[in-house]
Amino acid sequence: MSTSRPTIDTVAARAGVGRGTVSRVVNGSTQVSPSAREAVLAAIDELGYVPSRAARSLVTRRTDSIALVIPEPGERLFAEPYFAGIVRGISAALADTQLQMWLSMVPSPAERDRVGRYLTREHVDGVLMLSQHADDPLPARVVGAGLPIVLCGRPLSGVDVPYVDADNAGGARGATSYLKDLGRLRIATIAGPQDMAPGVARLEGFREVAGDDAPVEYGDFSEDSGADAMRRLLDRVAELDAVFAASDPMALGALRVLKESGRRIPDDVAVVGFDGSPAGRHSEPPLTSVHQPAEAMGREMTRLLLAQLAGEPAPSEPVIVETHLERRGSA
Amino acid sequence: MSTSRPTIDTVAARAGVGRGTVSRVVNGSTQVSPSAREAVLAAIDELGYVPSRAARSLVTRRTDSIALVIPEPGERLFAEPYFAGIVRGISAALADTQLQMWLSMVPSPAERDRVGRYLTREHVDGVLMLSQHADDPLPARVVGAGLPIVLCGRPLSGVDVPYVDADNAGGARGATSYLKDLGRLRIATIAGPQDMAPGVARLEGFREVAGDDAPVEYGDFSEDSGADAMRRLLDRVAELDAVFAASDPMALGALRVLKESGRRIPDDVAVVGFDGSPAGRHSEPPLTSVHQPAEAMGREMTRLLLAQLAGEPAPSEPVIVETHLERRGSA
DNA sequence: CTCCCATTTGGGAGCGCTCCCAAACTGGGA
DNA sequence: TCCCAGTTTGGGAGCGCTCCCAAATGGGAG
Repeated sequence: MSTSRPTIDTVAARAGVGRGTVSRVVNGSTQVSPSAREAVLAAIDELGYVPSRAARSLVTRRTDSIALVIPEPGERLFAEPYFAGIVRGISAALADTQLQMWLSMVPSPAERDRVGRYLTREHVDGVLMLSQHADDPLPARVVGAGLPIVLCGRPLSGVDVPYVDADNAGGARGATSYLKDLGRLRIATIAGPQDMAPGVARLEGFREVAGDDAPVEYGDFSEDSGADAMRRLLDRVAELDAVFAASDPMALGALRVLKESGRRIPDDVAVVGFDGSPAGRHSEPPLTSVHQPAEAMGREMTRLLLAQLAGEPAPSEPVIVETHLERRGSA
Repeated sequence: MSTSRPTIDTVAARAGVGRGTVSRVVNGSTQVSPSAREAVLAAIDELGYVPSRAARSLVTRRTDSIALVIPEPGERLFAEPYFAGIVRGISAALADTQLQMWLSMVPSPAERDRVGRYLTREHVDGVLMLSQHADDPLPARVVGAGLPIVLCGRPLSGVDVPYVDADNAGGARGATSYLKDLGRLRIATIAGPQDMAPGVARLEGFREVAGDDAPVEYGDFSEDSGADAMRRLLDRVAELDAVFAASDPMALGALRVLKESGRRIPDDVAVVGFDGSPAGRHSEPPLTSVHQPAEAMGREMTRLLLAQLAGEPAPSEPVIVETHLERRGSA
């Protein structure tokens, strides 16, 4: 019996006070006399008391945990440095709260239901969700369950959900303007999939600067798709001298094809990517790329969620964070 | 009152059975008549009942969750594809259990204590921990708290803790043999730090094949250290025609130095790295590298932990998973 | 010295579940 | 018909905590 972990009553007995006083000390109430507080803290220390999260949750009806949902196989996402940054930002913002973070991966649409079942009040107090596809029913389901949620990236479906996003259009505008300022005359883009918000926004930003009739080919953000798109551009566009790719992997694929075709980079063709991935640092030449302030995005997501948990209404306006161009050798 | 979430009693009343029967159905007991089970399932469905994790934990004394602890800023770790693989492996292995994964980053040694306090029975049932440094007190602390734990990578301190590791020595042997089979006569290695287990094991594997008097220079796994080591090797070793580097970044650094010195790769000097990082895919030439089966490692870690949670004793032998050589252009 | 109000304290009630025991069934054999 | 062993069922007890109310305490004013 003495081997079992101490409960709040054990502590109360040891400190010579009542259960209520221990609870007040543990929860930081000010309504406790200094002497009582001291006795309780000493007893906690001696006994190695750790409050039972389960018992507390049962009565407070809070779980003190939030879910971070990653609706992708994760293969691609994890490799992206901005993902690491987001997680770090979230983690840092949570560090001075009581909240724990659940990591929930949704490796396939079939698994969605399993994860969705966990996204309820009995399990978490709120939800953070990364890059979802257009048809993802999860955000709406979470909202329907009455759970606070914050997304990363603008949801393509019409759901009205608070979100944090990088200024995708602005970043694309900046990259394209930069190419223009370099004196490039024939600028093309390798756009991302148009059923994903960043794909749409980056193309939009590109067009605002390059014009609506600038050459466009589409990829799926992957390296191979970038290479394919680059081949199509080379076939189609004469005197091409600059390419803005909507992702770094696509830019790397493009780089490969351009070099294979004998172009010098950046002399013949300048290339700019999007994301600032580490692979881009080791390409030949290193990739110039639009950088997303990932850690700030993670922090902002958490801030928005914490505000909702504190009872504030869900913000109706998204938080948009600025991007910046990271110049390396390819442009 | 009807707005509050249904409890097990609500379900019992709706189904016309007792509380115990609902509990048996929810927990999959076979001792329930088909008609009762059907009625309960129908009631659960109609009411949208979700069992309270807190109430269940309170009585079972299990939390149905495990912690994944990442004792690093995460910057480097997240970028490594093997990290993504491990997480995916864990996630997949957890998918058909009731267990949830709590992600816990330890961005700095100062944060260790905060995380350590959470690693108790009241919070998690078990712990998975990635690449810890030599002086990391966390594993011992977790063991001391009587919590099951499984590490990824052999612990450097003497603690006797179950772990999963890649076959570092075998991978190094394979890489070195491969270079030998290519007909290379003068094979050197850039070894990792000898106060880290993978550094030691990879050097050991190299020596088993290349011999104890083969040239060795040491780095700290980083790119710059690899470049420096390569310079020292070039100074020291005449007619060098192959290098095995104990990490991909070091291999990339070596590649850079070799190219600067006018060597052709792989014609003059063949280079093999270790880890299969994405940056290695985009070097010139792409890096041949020893690949770790990360997803399998994640699965194995989870399997070992689940076995302990099921009451089996902690395994005294580590699980070692095989590596394989991924051939690209540099060797 | 008494009274009164503010501060501090103790502990009952109850959160929703699982465990377990005893009661209520069932059906086959005597 | 009754009995008995096995199966199925209901619900009391209790997990460890917070909430809250009422009681105890303290100190200043009258």
